[in-house]
Amino acid sequence: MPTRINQRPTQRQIAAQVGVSVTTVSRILNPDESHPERWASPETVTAIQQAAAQLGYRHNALAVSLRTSRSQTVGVLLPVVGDFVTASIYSGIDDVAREHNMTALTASTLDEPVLRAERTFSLLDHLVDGVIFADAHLDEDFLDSLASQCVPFTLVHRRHPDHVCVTADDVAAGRLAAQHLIGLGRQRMAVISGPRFMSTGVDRSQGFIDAVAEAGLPAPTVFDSDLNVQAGSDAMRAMLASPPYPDAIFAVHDAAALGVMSVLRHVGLSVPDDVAVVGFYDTPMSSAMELTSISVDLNAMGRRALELLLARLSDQQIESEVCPVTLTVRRSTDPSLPSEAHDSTAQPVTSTVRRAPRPDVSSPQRANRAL
Amino acid sequence: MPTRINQRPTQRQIAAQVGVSVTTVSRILNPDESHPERWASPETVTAIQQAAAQLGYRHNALAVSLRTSRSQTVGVLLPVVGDFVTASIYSGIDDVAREHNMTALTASTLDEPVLRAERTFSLLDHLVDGVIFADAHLDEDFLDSLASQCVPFTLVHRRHPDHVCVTADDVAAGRLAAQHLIGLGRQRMAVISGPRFMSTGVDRSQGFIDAVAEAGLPAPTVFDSDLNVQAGSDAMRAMLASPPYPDAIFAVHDAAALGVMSVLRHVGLSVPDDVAVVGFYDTPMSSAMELTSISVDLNAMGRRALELLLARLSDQQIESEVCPVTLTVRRSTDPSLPSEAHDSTAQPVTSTVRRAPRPDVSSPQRANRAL
DNA sequence: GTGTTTTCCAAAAACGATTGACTCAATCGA
DNA sequence: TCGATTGAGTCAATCGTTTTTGGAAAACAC
Repeated sequence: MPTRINQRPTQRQIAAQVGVSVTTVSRILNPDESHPERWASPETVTAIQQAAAQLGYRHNALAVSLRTSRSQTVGVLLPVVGDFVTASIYSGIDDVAREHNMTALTASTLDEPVLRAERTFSLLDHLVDGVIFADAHLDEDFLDSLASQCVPFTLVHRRHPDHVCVTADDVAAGRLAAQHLIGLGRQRMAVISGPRFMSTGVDRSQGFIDAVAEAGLPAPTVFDSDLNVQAGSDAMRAMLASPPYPDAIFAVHDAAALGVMSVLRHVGLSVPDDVAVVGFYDTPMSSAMELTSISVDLNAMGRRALELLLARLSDQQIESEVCPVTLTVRRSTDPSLPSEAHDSTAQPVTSTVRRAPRPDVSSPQRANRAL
Repeated sequence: MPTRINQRPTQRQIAAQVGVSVTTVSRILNPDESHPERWASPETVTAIQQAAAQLGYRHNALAVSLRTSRSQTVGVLLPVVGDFVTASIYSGIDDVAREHNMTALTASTLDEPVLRAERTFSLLDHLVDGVIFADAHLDEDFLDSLASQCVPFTLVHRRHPDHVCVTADDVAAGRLAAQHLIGLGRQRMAVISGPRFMSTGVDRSQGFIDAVAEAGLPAPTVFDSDLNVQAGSDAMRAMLASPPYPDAIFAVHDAAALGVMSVLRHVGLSVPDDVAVVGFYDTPMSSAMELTSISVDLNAMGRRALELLLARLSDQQIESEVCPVTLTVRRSTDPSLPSEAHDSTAQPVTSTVRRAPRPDVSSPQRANRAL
């Protein structure tokens, strides 16, 4: 019993079967030949196509790439795989890749520089046509060195001062959160941000801080955290340990916001009466937890990142882009809203003209079957 | 300014610089040559190595694969990317891949057969050495056709009756959940399962149903759902709409369990006094929500799936494996437990001899960091 | 009948590496 | 001293395509 997959038919086999040269086979089977009929008679064309179909021929992507030095492949560097945010971005990238008959190869870097470098080089070894980084660090110079080697790439989600990127309007998002809380009469703000190397947290905090300052309120306390549930809980516990605790918290990631809410609930403090909470990304979890959250179309950001990269690959000039953000108000800041668990019509408030589409609540519900 | 990345140094360049043939360069630079010294004098060896380092030489993975017809690459088919479950499995696969100097290419199939086929063939076009499917459907025959073409593959997470797979002990897990709830005196059970083609939901439900029947209790109501938050909410609302509602619910995915809990909270029912809830996977979210949950070492499952595949590739006989599951009791079933938000020491109860390691809350959890 | 264009196709050189089979010394064994 | 071994490499074929060049035969122009 043969184990290897090496029995793939080749153009040579088709050529032998039809009685033409591989040259002709290649020309006919090559989809982007401008003039398929220009190279063979109609009979030859159909003969080749039939033989190809009968043998189950498929291009050998490796051989094609080697010959053309274009792999129709892009690399995507993600900080983690499995996160709602990176997954949404990736799905946008993947959509565009498919539209262009390309493949998106991913690798996760865990935000560790050595792993990122290793992974990037591994992708380049596979001759990816370009790379998208979703894990840029504000202060790194790895990207500069890549740029100097003429590796085409774009950034997405997290920006770097010197390179083209597609980001959310993070500063505006921070302001939006602050203005919302200020409008509710909150006075003592806190921000749960991320590590300092992430532009997302830094920019959102900055926007928030600016808006609070402009309102003449005391400067918010800022926590740099790892932006997960545990980190949110830890931060909230720290705040409770040193009163007075804030009456409004802006977490730059829903996960941290959930950690915050979970702690508040257990010490018997009311959300939003005692503490209002605003999160980020509007994850499915946050609507279940009725968390007010800011969202951005991550899928669209991914799309744009690859579209820009492709433009760059066809030698066009490209520039950074900023995507609008939306605030969706729920009961974690406004108790007067109806409970979403029964009636999911929260009101989106947009920083721009766009309105966020609401998730479809009337999803197909499978049979209520008893076994 | 040149845009393409085609300036990669080749062995030919090194050969020219050192003054030897590419053959010699290849022999020296090839790590797995049995006798590196057998082919060149020490001076030549160092000369070649220096030249390689100086030029920044890296193997052209495509050329190597084409020649050797071994790509050192495996394909991983995931139902979705971005889910906690698939991400954990993938990370295990990726770890093993790295240990073996291989690359794991992923593709998501959204559980759609056509997309799965398309993606699989695309991976095969890149001459992956083997494939791991994390998205098997119980009833599909696609896998059979692949097997008949001698494509080496293994399954993980979801099983298929005819192929080698690494799964959780799903039946035991269902029993474990049932026994726990029965032990708490619950009488009216419900199960929120997944689509019928997923072995995970089917097996877990079956184990649960069996244990309930053995205890002489009425058969549980079973909901086939999409296993997300919304589906959990929908199911719970449906149950409330047709009394009597159950006093214990087993959801085969934490997300659905959270949907359930969110609805219960909003109608003023107490968890666990009115309804006990057990989830699955013990996601970070579930510990924040104090959800009793069953877990399995998804990372280890991923590891084993690739290890088995590699064994298969070296022509060893391989067999399916089942991984033990663990029940972690929290306040969603047992109100007497201390609140985890302050003191995170939940008690694991294992279906086998193993005890699940508790997440280390004091150390920085790199892997779980979000954006 | 001759020149020109079209139609249809093939030869052969790449792409960057690997590998079995050689070669050509120098050294060794007895 | 003669054959055998070892050391240090090279040659050339090959993996499966693409692409440049070229060219025979047929069709057409005049």
